[in-house]
Amino acid sequence: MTRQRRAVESALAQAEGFCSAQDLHAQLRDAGERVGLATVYAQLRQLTEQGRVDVVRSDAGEALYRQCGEGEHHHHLRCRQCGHVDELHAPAVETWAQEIGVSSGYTALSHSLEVTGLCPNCA
Amino acid sequence: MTRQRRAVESALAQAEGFCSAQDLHAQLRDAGERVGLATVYAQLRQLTEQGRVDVVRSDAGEALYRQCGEGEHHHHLRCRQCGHVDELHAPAVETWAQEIGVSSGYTALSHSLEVTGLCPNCA
DNA sequence: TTTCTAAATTGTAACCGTTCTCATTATGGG
DNA sequence: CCCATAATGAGAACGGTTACAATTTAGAAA
Ligand SMILES: [Mn+2]
Ligand SMILES: [Mn+2]
Ligand SMILES: [Zn+2]
Ligand SMILES: [Zn+2]
Repeated sequence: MTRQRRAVESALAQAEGFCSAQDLHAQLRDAGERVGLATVYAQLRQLTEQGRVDVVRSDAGEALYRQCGEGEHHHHLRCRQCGHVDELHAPAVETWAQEIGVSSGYTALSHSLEVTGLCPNCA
Repeated sequence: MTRQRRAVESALAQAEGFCSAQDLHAQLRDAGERVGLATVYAQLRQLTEQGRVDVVRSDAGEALYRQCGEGEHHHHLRCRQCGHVDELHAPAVETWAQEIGVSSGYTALSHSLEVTGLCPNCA
């Protein structure tokens, strides 16, 4: 448990929606914390492996990270304009995805689902 | 309608699953067609704008393209091992995604959904 | 057919996010 | 404290993508 690790976790904690590794790095720099970009990436990889953060790919292909409430599986409702994210739970979709895969003979199933739109503020 | 345009479309047509821009470029080169990589990207951008191809992001962040049967909206069941892709139609998910967005005050809704697993051949 | 112009093509360089390298630094158990 | 071990981080390398400008081409007009 290093100073840098704490710094990255705290930066993630106070971030509103999803943000990129470089966003976090800049945020830390602005806050006076000196943390290497490589370290930010390393911490994010670890946190991701531990299931402590969600990762999504932006349309531009950039990885975006967000501290994740629970370790449990869920999906996102994201505003294309401001990046605001709500978490969704969708039991019906979970079972649908599972069944459709099984019925095609697939195993080791998983799935990803994201709903996007314009939030009330941005509409 | 140039020779290169025809070549890219034909390469896409005879590709089985999704493939990257660089895959297509290599495939064309092997087939004796001389087409610049920049042109392949340009054609794929156009085809995407026209809705003639699907684009998905690999976990590595690479863009993968596939000629799309219909212009209609659909989703994918993809094998993580061999890349094989089946197209899915899921009316129940469509309405669910729409309703969940509306109920949070969102507009201009869209969504993406992909189911992944190991296909019978790869299991 | 020949001419002409706007559009397409393409090699190359730049771009950008990410990963790698490895010398340096820090951690924490004994 | 000491030291083995792990983390850090500046910079280079990497890989996919895009920008650019020079060249070529398509296709319409003469
Ligand atoms: Mn989440
Ligand atoms: Mn498709
Ligand atoms: Zn918004
Ligand atoms: Zn397979």
